[in-house]
Amino acid sequence: MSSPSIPKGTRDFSPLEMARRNYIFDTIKSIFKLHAYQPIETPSMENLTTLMGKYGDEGDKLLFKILNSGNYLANVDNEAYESKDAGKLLKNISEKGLRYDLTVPFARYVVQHHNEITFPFKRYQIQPVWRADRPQKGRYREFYQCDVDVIGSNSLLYEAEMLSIANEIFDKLGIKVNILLNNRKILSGIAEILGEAARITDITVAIDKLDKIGKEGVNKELIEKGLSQSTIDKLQPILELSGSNTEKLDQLKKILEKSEIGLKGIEEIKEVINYTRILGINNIAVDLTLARGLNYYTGAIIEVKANDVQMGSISGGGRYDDLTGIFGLKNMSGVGISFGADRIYDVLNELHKFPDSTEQATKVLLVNFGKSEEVICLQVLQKLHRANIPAELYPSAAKMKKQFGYADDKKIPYTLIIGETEANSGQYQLKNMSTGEQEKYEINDLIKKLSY
RNA sequence: GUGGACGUAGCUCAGUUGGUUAGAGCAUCAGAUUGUGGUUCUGAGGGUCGUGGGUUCGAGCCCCAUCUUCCACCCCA
Repeated sequence: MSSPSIPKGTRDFSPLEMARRNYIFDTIKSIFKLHAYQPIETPSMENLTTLMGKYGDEGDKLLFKILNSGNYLANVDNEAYESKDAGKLLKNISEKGLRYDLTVPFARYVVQHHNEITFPFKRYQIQPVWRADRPQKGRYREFYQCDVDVIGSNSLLYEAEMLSIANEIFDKLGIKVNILLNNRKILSGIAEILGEAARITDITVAIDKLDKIGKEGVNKELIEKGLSQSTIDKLQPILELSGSNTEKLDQLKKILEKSEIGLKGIEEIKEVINYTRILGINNIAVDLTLARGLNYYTGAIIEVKANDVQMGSISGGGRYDDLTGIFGLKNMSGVGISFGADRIYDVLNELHKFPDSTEQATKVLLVNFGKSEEVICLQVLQKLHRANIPAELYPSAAKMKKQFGYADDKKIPYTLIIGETEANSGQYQLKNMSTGEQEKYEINDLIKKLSY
């Protein structure tokens, strides 16, 4: 056997990485809680019938499927097996899959438990998801999503709340972001005005790439998709919109004046912006090309990008009017946003924005001088623990150089020196490891000193 | 899923047209220092060169396969 390894696109997390990840999760959670969202969890695996067909054909391919237990070949269809038809064979050999995101399992949860739920239901969920994608930087096969959604209300106040949550989280983490906002109804309106309402997906996928491939690139792609030149000509004024949020929307309003749904979208987005203005959020940019792949969005579309780092979106979400409809529960409108913890980690790492305190596990290290001093040290240690101070005793009477080195490596801010003289006098020496200063403390003063 | 690049010590990398025993810096450990650390000096350990085959008298270097990581597309957090 060669050295052991882990599957492609998965990772181990060291103590330092865990400390940093927990800092991100704790920050996100604290804001979710402030806005009165409650946690739920769902299983890692779901029935394939729950997952399949919710993410498009591409998404189905990216689902990790789980082989049935026992002799999974016992019930295979001979014809499908002989013809190597993976699609048909799949139904026989696999009925479970790993969850691909948290939104679809949430929809399933709401349908299954709707009799016990009080609506509007505000929930958050922080769990890993799995995608059989080809890994790249910032792109993993197992990664965590932090979802916050509210379901059972179509109030635009909740769109504003999602934007506010995003704003607060990234503000607290110290990441400068641009929050992009669009509305699916506007995209529908655009397709309608172009006379190609049925091809909304092709059109939005193409214009979504505007900032990446430019106007010419978008037009080229639309031609390849089979749209006529006259249709593309009609689209140009929309690609060229510029100015402030309200200026863009006013221009667009004229273009879309014959599209009822388009005007509804503009009205919605204006109201949401109005709410965020009251909340004092000023980094929201209306981006009329923002589409995002997920076809279940019906209203607001939200995406967050970090300003100072080259990285895909670190957060995204939107309004979906009929997510639970697929599972038989109609008229359940929801809005939510998802935070990509792994990408946020990469951004913070690149910007060196992790606070030093996240690395600190131990507040004080008791220096070990030998068997007789250990007795006092253990008693002091216990008192510190009871006072809720993370403390540890060095395991052997090694040289002080070595013990101090250990404290330095673990970023322990204080060491406590209890040798023979300190033990006899009851005056322990507390050394500040960054300044090198030492002061004598009696046990109760020591606890007070280390308590904050 | 399609196309491409990389892989040498824990980390970052040298390694000539294929030629004896594969190197450096950082890190680790030990000593200089038996109650005071991050500096300095000295020394030590650590690699079947990602893995498996092939070509050759001889492979870290050439060929094939495979795995990983990275890049572009696709899609997305």
